[in-house]
Amino acid sequence: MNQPKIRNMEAFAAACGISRPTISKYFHDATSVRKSTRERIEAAIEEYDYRPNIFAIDQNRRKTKNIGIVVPYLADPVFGEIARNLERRCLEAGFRATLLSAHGEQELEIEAFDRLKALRPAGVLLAPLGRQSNLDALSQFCDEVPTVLFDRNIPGVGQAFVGSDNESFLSQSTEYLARTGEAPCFFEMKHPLNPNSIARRRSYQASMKALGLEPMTVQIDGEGWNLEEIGYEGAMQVLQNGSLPTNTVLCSNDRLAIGFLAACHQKGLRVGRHSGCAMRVAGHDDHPFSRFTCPPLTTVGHDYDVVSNYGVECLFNLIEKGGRFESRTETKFSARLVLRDSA
Amino acid sequence: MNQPKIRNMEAFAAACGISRPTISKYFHDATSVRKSTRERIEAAIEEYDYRPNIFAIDQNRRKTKNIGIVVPYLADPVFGEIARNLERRCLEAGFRATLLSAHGEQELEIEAFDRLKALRPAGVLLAPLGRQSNLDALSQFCDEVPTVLFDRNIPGVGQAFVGSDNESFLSQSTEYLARTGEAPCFFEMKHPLNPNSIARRRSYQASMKALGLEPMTVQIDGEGWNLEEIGYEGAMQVLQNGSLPTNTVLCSNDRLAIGFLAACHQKGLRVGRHSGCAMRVAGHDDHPFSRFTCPPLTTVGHDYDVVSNYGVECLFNLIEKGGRFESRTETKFSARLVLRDSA
DNA sequence: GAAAAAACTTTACGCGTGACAAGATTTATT
DNA sequence: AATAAATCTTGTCACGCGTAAAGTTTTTTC
Repeated sequence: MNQPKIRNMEAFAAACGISRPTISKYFHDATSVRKSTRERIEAAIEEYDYRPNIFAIDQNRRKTKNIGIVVPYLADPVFGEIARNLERRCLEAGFRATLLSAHGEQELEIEAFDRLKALRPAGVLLAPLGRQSNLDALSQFCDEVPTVLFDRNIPGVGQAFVGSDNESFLSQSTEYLARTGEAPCFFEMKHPLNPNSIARRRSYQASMKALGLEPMTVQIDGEGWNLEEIGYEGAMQVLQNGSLPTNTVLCSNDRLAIGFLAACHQKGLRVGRHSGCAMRVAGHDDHPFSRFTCPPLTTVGHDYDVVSNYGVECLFNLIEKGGRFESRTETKFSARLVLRDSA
Repeated sequence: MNQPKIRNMEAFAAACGISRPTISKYFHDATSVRKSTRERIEAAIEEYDYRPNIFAIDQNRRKTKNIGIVVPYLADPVFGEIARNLERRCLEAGFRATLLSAHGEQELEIEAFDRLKALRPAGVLLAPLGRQSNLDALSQFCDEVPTVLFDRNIPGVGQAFVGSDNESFLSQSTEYLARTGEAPCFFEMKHPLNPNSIARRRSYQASMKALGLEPMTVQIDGEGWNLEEIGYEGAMQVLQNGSLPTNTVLCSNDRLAIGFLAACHQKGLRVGRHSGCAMRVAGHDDHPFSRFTCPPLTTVGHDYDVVSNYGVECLFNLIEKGGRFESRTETKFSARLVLRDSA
């Protein structure tokens, strides 16, 4: 342990009394060297606490053991949770994960692309910004690096897409709400950043029409990623001026719904599906905290575990096939209604 | 734009008609080359869309422009938000930030250390796991890389510490609650992972004694990072068996408090500081969502912006001084009571 | 217009590793 | 024990860039 510090593989090889290429082979695949050699190397690792420089390794390897993960906004708990799941899966599969966030900015997403190109990853799991993405940079990146898109689809970009079936989400929630009370209006941002939002609005409208009902959308102002605040402010406005067409509100996502709940509380409106409640509020995504809102939020989502697992598997397939699929596939996981007290 | 792809600086230099060392100089400092040269290079960058490989750059530079940020658990919104702020500051200062999460696991924290060593960062902002950290690996890392600890202090480790003054936090909240109603009990995990928790408990006890009151702590079971759930389950238990010694609960942190609020709602207990409320609940940290709980959470915190700004400044100082301070400083930001409706 | 200064080019080496080929040594097979 | 097979060593090049020294060209200065 207290040996002089080893600076590189050459010095480590000398300290082992084994040649550098053999050491290199060992680190690439420990079973590729003779057992006695392996034991000598492992003893020396213990003694000198040496580990190869990860970035130097990747610079020259044909196939790296790196996977890039890019999310649009890491401070959003939904992406925090998804990213954590994805990273864990990658590690379990013997890959190293590099997590990058665009922080909601086009420039930073492009930066992330550059970084990943330099890292030469075996593959990338990418949730693009969407409307804010630079499409040229995005599609060029996907041409150079084997990429699976997730969460947010951009048609034709990437080798595959894995995400949510917005239609299933919306038909489940719309139908449930319409069946158990007043038909819901759809509460969303006027200019949503998330491509799913638009699909969700359309699906809501289609679901309502299929039920023989007239769609009612409530579109609120606001820009950026402070969705709870945007939801809160928007809700305060519509509650104040009484422009809500129904007592049942279906929010485009859970973060808006959390803001809506806060506004209802502020206004003294009791939310819930039980008697004595003035309103029903539901969301989408099954946000990590939606279990702990007051009342707990009725929402629609899918198991993070299952979806991240599938996304990672899809990427591993892609990597095995050399980075190209014959045709682009879109896998959309359908919804599971999560019935809680809010609606 | 549609030129043949440039693979490296050599090829780019050839395409420019300028020597590689000059190109290298340009990327290191654009003003270090003649104006006419700069323009030629910039025109070529436009044309070929070339950018140097970030990792190859750092491998050999004396001083890199890299800053490492390590957090214990990125899916925790508090750390998500802090990390976002820190990254932004680093970028503004012309550095590149590399964000790593230990995901609550000792092994992954050690992995993060290895990665950062390989990256040869100019400096590192590190929020250690705390109880779960491997102290040997941690202090060895801090010896090798200029490091500023933040959020969680480990005495003697790192060149400086920047974080919260837990005593100020607790004295403010305890005093306020005692003054405006029943004295608070302190609600916390029996075996908290966060070093701040222990300091907070002590400060609570000291504050109560200073007020001539007997401290009352409620310690709940639970392991891991699902703090809302742990808080919820713990609250359900104490509410069920009536073991709460007072109607005012001061939670060790906001995430536990969010769980507590959910339990109160479940039990039909109205929370707030107004008449007609059965309980008061307060937290600590000013969690990004504490504004949107029902009722909005009274808590104690400091401006994320101010603290991250100071932490980054501190690290820049350290970098300028060559990576060593003469003596280790501990900067603790004092609290600001955030009065909302819950207490 | 000559001298001085600045900017550039050429050449060469370094960083820490992967990869490959040729030969030497060890182990397994018969 | 002889042979084949597996494993290892030695040597060399590659990756994409930083850096330094020495020589050349361009620009500035007076």
